[in-house]
Amino acid sequence: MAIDDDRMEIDRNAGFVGDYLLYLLAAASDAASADFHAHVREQGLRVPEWRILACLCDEDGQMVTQLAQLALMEQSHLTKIVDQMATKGLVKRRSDERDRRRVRVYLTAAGRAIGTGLVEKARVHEMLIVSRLGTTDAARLKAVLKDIHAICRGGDDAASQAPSAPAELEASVS
Amino acid sequence: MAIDDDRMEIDRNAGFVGDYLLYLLAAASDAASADFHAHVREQGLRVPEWRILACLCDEDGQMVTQLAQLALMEQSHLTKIVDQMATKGLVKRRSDERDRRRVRVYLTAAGRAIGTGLVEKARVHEMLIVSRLGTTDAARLKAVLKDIHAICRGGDDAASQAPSAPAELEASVS
DNA sequence: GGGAAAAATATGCGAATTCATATTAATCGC
DNA sequence: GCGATTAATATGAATTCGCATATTTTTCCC
Repeated sequence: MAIDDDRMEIDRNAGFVGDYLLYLLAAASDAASADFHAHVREQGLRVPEWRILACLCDEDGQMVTQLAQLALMEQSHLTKIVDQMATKGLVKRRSDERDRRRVRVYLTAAGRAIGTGLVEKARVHEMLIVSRLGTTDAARLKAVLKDIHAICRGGDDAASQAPSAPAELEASVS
Repeated sequence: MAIDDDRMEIDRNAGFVGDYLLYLLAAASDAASADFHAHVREQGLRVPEWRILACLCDEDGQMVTQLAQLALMEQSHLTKIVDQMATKGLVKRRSDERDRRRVRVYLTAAGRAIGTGLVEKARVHEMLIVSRLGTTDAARLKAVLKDIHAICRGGDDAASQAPSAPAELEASVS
């Protein structure tokens, strides 16, 4: 009956996909990141490089494997990106003193400069989204996203790490 | 001071990244999907193929470009995956009668069978996460994720589609 | 303390993904 | 109706990405 046959947008509220949590997460992540990722690329960086810089700005000298986990990519892939970033002069490797299997990745001065600059822009960009979303909704969202991460990523630290949302407001909205 | 130097997990609550919305979205999406995506691959499908099947189960005979948008991938990539799926006998192409530039993708019987089967499993898997999250939190989460999608993905249908959050505070940031 | 098992990273290769562009069809202006 | 512009999809080359595995160092156990 409804003529969705032509160039109309798909009705995202009908059907399975439009209300499927995993899809909504992926779609929201994509949509929310698109703008900033475009900005990152305009700066001559690729998204994985930005992620690595951001993670290193938080804590410099991380191990390759940890860094890969944190930056949401595979270890072997991270190794290769770190190669390129080292070539570009954004980071440098140094093997750990105590355990020489480990390789730690450090920011160079240039890498830190670019990284902190982008982090600042990311903060601004995030604030834009948060304000459009409503600060309370945004805060709740972040808490739930952390819960999902804790729940789904091995139940290891789920109980201890996520005291934020679960207890918070069990009866506010509808 | 804190000895996170060794094999301790990175403290996700310290630093920028651990509370950055875009990161939390990506990390939650990855973590939540990991299980089910592994299941999909065990069934001999890749994730993009599963996404296409799911989208076609919702609405069969979609255009290539629309389908790519919905399935969160590039058009040229979708074209290639549809090629492979057609070879596997999961879908078939047919060019649109009225506009022969358009190519519509239809499920075969086999494709529909596999698709509906996976959708059922996805429903079960989703329910597992939702129950661990709390149904009210999950419902709120879905609403906010839809808002984000509407807000960030061009303001096209943001006003009409998202009556839940956006009206809240229109005058906070610049 | 010495050899087996495990941990951390790197490497090679094949598949996936993207980018630019070609190709085909429809629409618009005149 | 005809050429120019736009839309929809396909194609090819270049890159990225992921899996399996090699390599190096450490730990474990006897």
